[in-house]
Amino acid sequence: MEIPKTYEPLQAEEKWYAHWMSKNYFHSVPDEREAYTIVIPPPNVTGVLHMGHMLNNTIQDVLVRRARMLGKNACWVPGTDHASIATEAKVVQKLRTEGIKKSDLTREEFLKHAFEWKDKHGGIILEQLKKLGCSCDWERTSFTMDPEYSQSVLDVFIDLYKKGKVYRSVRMVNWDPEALTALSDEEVLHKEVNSKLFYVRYKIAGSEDEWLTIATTRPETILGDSAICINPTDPRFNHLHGKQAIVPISNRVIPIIQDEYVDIEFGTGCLKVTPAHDTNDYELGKKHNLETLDIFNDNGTLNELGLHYAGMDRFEVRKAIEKELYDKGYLVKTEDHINKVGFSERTDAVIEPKLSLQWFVSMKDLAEPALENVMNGNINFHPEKFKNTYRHWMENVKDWCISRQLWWGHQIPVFYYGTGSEDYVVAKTIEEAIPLASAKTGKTITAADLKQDEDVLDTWFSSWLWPISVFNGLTDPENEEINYYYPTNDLVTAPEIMFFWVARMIIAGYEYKGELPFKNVYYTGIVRDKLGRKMSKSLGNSPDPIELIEKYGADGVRMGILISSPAGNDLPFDISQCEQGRNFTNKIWNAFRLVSNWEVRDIEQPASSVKAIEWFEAKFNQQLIEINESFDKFRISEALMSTYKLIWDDFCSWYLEMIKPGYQQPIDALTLESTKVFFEKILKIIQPFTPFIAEEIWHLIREREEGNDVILAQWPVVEAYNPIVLAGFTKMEEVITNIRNIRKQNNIASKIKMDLFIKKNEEVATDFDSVIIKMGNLSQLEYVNDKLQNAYSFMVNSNEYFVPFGDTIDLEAEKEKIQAELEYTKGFLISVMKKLDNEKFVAGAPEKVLEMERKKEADSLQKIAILEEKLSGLN
RNA sequence: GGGAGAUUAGCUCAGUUGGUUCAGAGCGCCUGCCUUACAAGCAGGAUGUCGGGGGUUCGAGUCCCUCAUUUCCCA
Repeated sequence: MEIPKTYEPLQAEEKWYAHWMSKNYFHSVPDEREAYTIVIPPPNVTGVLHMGHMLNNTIQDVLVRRARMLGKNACWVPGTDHASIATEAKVVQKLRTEGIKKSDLTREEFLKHAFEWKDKHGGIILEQLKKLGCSCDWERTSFTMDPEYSQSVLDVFIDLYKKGKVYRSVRMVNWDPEALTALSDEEVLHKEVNSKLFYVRYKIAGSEDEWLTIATTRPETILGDSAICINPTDPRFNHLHGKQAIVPISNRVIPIIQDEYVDIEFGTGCLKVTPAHDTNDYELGKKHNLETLDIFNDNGTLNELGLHYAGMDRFEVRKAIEKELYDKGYLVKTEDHINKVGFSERTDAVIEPKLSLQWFVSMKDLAEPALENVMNGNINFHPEKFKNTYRHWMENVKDWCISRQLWWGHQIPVFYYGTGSEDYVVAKTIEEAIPLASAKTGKTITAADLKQDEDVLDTWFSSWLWPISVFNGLTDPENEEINYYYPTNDLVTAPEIMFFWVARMIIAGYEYKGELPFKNVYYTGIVRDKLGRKMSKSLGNSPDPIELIEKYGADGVRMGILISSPAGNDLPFDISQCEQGRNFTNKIWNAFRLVSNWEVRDIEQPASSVKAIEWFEAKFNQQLIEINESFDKFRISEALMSTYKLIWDDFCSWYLEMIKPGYQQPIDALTLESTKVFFEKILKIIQPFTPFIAEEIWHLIREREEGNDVILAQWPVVEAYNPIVLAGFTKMEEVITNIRNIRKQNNIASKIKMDLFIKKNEEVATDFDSVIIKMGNLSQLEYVNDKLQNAYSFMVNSNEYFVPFGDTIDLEAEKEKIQAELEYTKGFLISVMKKLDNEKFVAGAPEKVLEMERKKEADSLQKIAILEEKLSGLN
């Protein structure tokens, strides 16, 4: 059979993914084995795969595939998030292109469109994950708006309400005037912008011509001013105590109050207070009992309190009012100013602080066990440094605004029967609400009297239940699956959503299962481009993952993205990493090609092959220990690097070269069989990283019975190995490298056989001699008692090796080389002797260290003597 | 403004309790090879004031102080 020289991944990938699926290998049902569970961080239902997903899901797949091989019942639950704001924004935009306005639709009509959109675009991303090779249990695919899931979300809302943890309150919220919704603090991005600082003067009430000047970045909010505030310790304004000021344009009279909140240094030291439109001012207003004047409509235009500006947009008003203030002599001056402004993460609109009735979750008590169990290590963070950030946040946790003025999501299960602040009941359905409302009011309430809250719940209010609700752990708390799979094992996610999601899942875990939701959290980094920018669709700097897979193969891309991404570190992604990954798969492919082309003959096993097998067995076990340790510490990229080097350097460059028969020569059966066994072990340990090529070669290298697939193979068990063999190999390697150097420096082709003479100055193991002869392409290897004249020489330990000069020899170059080595050794000796001459060192250092230094001294003295002798021999 | 990190080779990063597994890895770079598994390859090679300064110690990438640069989170 002709095997192609280059590995062609696409066909193999399609074939094996279909095979695994048809065998139902990814599906898990509870059994007597230990469970290993990962729940996917659910991507937005209408999203497409980006590089961050690639990183994240590759890591999860590696963990799951390895767990499966370790004999665990591995279950990776996939699914999607309804992503209320993002999805609704997309649907609104799509409808707009069709000339439909959301405001013209009823809730039901809009949701119909939204579900159509979801059905059309939903799940694309899951199909893409299949291309990447993700071994998710697709039968368990969940969606945060699945009927049963939605029940859980509503149940939790009602439960927390009953516990007094959900409350309704007037709060300053982040209002997105474009999406017409309140946003959580986390959905607001603060950016520095160039703006202006306006100095505006207010007349002191009752005075002839006395003024005070304030500085503001938002002159349009003057119409909502309730007070002027000064710092009581500011001597400049002592005379203003107890007086009043007149607001320009509206001519309202407002008090001048004092509060230490005012920064004396900033602006003029006089602050205008607008409680309805600034968070800090709101707090001041509450403290000083100020009037709250809301001058904005929900869409960011001014209302009737804006007087003649009513109906104009806030930014238009800013320009117009500047002119009016100037014209009327109120504007003292303007200055350029840089300040931070909040923007909506979703719509990029400037956030308007707005007073509004919202639903909140009281977080302080809920956060306690979540903080404690991360700090005490019941839940581990990888890397650990994120514990600090987590602690800081949890210790200062603020209440969570969970209502969103949207339609796409879980409608808040609250029914109002009046306009009073307490005229509502909390119930799952209107049927359940009727008796509750009747009881609360003492009147007969009918469905017609009730109106459900228009808002939906924050997306995170559903995804915080993810590890529980994918197993229906709330609607059916004692079901077999939740008991078997929960707590889950590992969570792989981005540090950016530590608070949105991770912290809240931990909170929900303790609140609803009395237990942690997962044992380990692996934080991935952010995938960045070469310039250090975050890869994003809007910047257009992100490669299309599917195109990458088509070009480099899924295995190659998986490797490329993992090779330099330690936990918690950003991943500067470069296409060349995928090339490296592809090259690696090709390397394995060619190793297979070599092995598969040998012809077995009944011949004696060469001594060098016996040695090679003995060595690789030891080497494999030594490396396997390292790889296992890296996995246990969640150092995935280090595990990959160790695997990579074991295969490329140890297996291909050394082992295969050591046992390789000459051109068109046959191989003995023992060596071939050992090699195949090694190859199979290698396929097993790369299976988590590069599952497709592993499966492909697994089936090519040997006939397999139906169902014998590497994906289910047992992870190799570490066996005892002989460290002496490894030490012997290292010496041999040094000898070979020296021989190759002599060849290279003297232009001696590797085809030409050479002689090697060894003068033993200390006992040396000879068991690798057969390998030295083969790898060095020697005609003979001989031990001698005397130095050889007219020979290239090198030393390994204190033994001297000689290769006789051929026809041409550059004596001067050879001398220079020895001279350089001599100088270095002398320098080294001096540094060692300095230490030994230092009385303090000799007195203070432990015996072990001293011994080492003395040995160094003796060794270098001997080496110097040999080198000097060598040098004089050349003259 | 508050908090948490980071700074080691051209790039991306390892470096555990201070001491030969301490100055490392991969990529890149340089040199020579189309040697019948692989040029997506083979063999060899170079590269560092371990961000600056100070301190503790017989001994400091490693511990302490300080400055600088920088990233992220929160206001």
